[in-house]
Amino acid sequence: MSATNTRVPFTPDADGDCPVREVLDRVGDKWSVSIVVLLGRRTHRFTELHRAIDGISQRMLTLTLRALVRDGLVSRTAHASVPPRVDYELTDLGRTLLVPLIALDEWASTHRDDIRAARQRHDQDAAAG
Amino acid sequence: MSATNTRVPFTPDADGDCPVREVLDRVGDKWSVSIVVLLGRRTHRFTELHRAIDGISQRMLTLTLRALVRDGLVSRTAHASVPPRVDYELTDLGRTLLVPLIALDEWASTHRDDIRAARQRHDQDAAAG
DNA sequence: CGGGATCCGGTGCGATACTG
DNA sequence: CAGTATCGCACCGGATCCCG
Repeated sequence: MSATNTRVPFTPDADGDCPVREVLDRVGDKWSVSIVVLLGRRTHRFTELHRAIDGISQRMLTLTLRALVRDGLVSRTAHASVPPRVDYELTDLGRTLLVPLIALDEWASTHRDDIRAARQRHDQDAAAG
Repeated sequence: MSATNTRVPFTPDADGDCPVREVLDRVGDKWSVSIVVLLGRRTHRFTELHRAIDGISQRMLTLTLRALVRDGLVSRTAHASVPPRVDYELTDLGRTLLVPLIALDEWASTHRDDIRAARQRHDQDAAAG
């Protein structure tokens, strides 16, 4: 796609908003990605997600899910039963996000060692002065 | 995309580290993306970046550049001249990151209206309810 | 010009306790 | 089970001043 050279990504549009920022504000925060990927595999309940995502607090799970639902990436289905049951799953929109997310993951996996090596090199240089 | 079902992205490896997290910690913060994209177009000096990126403070530019250099995504070249001149440019590694970043940007551009619509729908429902 | 050091306010986020 | 409400701190990030 030669448009890469003509169009400037990540640039604010006429409204003064940058479309990537809206996405990265969601993707960038610590937990959204984990949730989206987990839901990409199957529907999860609240406590299932809580257990599956190591280290997340119940508060952050609530807030992150709420934001994902608001953005139309995740759907929330509450069943009126006792005990209550709430299912979270990806919307069609959420599923499309999975694609670039996995591309990013593959980049990360591929170059993880490069980054670590660069980091160690840099830190050693700093220590050596 | 049957790979989605077999490999599990974003999962901690044997070391207990999640490769995506290292990337997203860098990509996710407010300024790294802008810097990487700008440097993807050409080499920039410090003040050029400062002017080009609207709203960034000098402190954050310094800190973000330092982190990018540490991760081996950006190279820093100081010229011993008067007045001093420092050039920042993408490393080869940094240039490869540009690819998935642009993929994400295209997703954002494509679905920006969907997200906005979902958001407005959600907020109206909340106001009504 | 290209930063470093410091102060400081906002808020992200965890821990805890309570609710339907 | 699936949340809500409150407190408290850590840290992000902006503003300001200083230096080589």
